[in-house]
Amino acid sequence: MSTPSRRATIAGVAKLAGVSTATVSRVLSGGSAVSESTRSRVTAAADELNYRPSELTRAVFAGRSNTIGVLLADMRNPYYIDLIDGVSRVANDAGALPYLAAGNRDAATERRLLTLMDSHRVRGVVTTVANEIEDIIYGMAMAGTQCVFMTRDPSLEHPRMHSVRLNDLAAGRLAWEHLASTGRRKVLVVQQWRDLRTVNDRTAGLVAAARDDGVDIGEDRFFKLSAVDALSVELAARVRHGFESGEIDAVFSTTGIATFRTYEALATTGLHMPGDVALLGLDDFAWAQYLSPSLSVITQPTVRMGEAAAEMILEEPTTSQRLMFEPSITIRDSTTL
Amino acid sequence: MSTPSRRATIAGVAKLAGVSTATVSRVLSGGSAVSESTRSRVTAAADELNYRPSELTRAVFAGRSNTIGVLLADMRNPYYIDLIDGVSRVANDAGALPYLAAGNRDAATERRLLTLMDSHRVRGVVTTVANEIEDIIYGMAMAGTQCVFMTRDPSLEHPRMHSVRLNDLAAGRLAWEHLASTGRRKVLVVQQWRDLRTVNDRTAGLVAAARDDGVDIGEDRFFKLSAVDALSVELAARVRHGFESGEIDAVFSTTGIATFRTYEALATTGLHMPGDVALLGLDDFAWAQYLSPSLSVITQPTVRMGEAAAEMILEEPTTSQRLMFEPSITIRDSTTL
DNA sequence: GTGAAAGCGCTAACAC
DNA sequence: GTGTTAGCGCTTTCAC
Repeated sequence: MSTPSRRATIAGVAKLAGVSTATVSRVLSGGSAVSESTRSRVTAAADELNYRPSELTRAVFAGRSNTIGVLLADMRNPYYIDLIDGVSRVANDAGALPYLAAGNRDAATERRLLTLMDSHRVRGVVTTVANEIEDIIYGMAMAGTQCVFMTRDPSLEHPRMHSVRLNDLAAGRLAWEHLASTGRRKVLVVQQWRDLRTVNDRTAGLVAAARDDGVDIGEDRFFKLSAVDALSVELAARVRHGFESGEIDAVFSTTGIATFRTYEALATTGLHMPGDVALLGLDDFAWAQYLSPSLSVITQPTVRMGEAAAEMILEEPTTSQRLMFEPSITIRDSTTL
Repeated sequence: MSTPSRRATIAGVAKLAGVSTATVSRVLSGGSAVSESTRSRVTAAADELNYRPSELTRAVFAGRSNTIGVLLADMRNPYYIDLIDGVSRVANDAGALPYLAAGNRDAATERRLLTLMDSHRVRGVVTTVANEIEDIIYGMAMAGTQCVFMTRDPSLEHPRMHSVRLNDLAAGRLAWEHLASTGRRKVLVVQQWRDLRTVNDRTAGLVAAARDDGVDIGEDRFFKLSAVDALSVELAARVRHGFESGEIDAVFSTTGIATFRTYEALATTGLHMPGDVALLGLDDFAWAQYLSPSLSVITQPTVRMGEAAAEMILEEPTTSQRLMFEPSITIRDSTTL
């Protein structure tokens, strides 16, 4: 064992400065009344010992730590990166530190991670998963933790359970309006393998907007991917058949992952985008403009949403907050040419 | 203020179970000798109160928290995502939780974040930045924190300072060998705006391999991007001019960001890839295969490297570790057709 | 097998 | 202004 050279404690600093620990605490934490000479002696001693007050002990005392837990579904999605970028910006500015964890779409893992975060007494959690773990989150809210859902509103009522999310219905409407404006009417909606509130709402928005235009988009126009890493062959076959029978002239993929799979599938069909079939995806990313064809997407202000979630937690609201952001659209070649 | 319903403490559980706090601690932490009847009464009481032991207090006692700090240069790079994916996988499996922070290439911010992590008594840190903050890291290592550099070896010797990194020289060599095998000899090397060890080594590797083939790649063949969000016009002009004068037939971009900027620049020149100029980048990403042309890249096993870094920290080595990973190559259309 | 008591490193009354 | 004292919630000797 290599000399784990002990760390300086407040007692050491106090001793070196010739004062009590209380005085050291006063100098370093609050700006309480301390004489200038004592203050300088204390700071000098602290510097000399390279003293760094333990946030742990402070947190024990405060009853909670200055940290924010972020629970993601997975890490394979640029959307999530922007989200934690937003969260960590705000957190860092407030001297807080975010924890990051991914549940990989397994409820047991998600519970374990949330419990772990709770054990670390996080001030708040922001989560993109919510399906089978709302009871845990409710328990954390009860105990004093601010909880923010990113994908839907909480279904349980609690003054510390909030949401920051996209107007998914509007996203679906926006998708229809754009596709319709380019003359499309026969839209295939590609959905994630799981039943997700976001996906359902985006689909519903498109269906509603279509109905307003007198077009009926039925369930036979929904295609559900079979798994996160589903081969795209089924989807490719579906689109090809739909195109050949004149049943499909556009595809709306409702999530970032679905968009990747769909693009992949369309690439293998040999169909021409947007000539044969138009593709409108969700969530923008840096390379989208250099694809061939470049990809049109519905966009959400993800970084802003992450910031909003973190701000919400740090502000410690005493009533349940609901914040909804509006989608926008970036039109490229996959829908117009 | 909405009733911040107090959290159960060990004392509460002890009271409800009719035992001492010591016994509760025994039941919940160690597997020390406790009678079966007491054990069940304690767990029942803990369940009923929804008791969750504070990792904070435990950490105070242990002198450090079961957490790992990850400091990134920024969050705009898929490379980093894979890295934290790897770290968090290993951390979670060990019941540890990673902190995430980005210094945004500002030394003062990086220091602040590292100090903050140190205040939270992380078991270890893994960092992709190292330039102006090695003194702080050294101080942390002295105090008992395991420190892992991801981009280069530590320049200060300490038994708790380690590295997990790519064989950058080999990456440069690999780049030359591939380009040379496709008949290219006149390579432009695109470098990041800052002087980075990784970039320098990758460049040096290519230069050395070229020399082995009797080709001289001088500094006039290096192009340094002016900033992270540098407009690509200068680079585009450089490449166009180089192509027209017959001075350039390939480009090797030495980082993920540089690759994006370079691709962007080449796209605006109207030059044909790889007919006019071949492009070989660094770090693969999901969409690379759907670009037009699809992008050839030198790849590093980033997730594996993140896992290795976390494992290193959790194993608490008593001597300085150096782990080097070998690059591989994914050949696509931007270099061969 | 179990409890009493000391203590991890810090903060916050309360005195003087 | 500054020191003394009593905790924050847990773990760990050391008795019994």
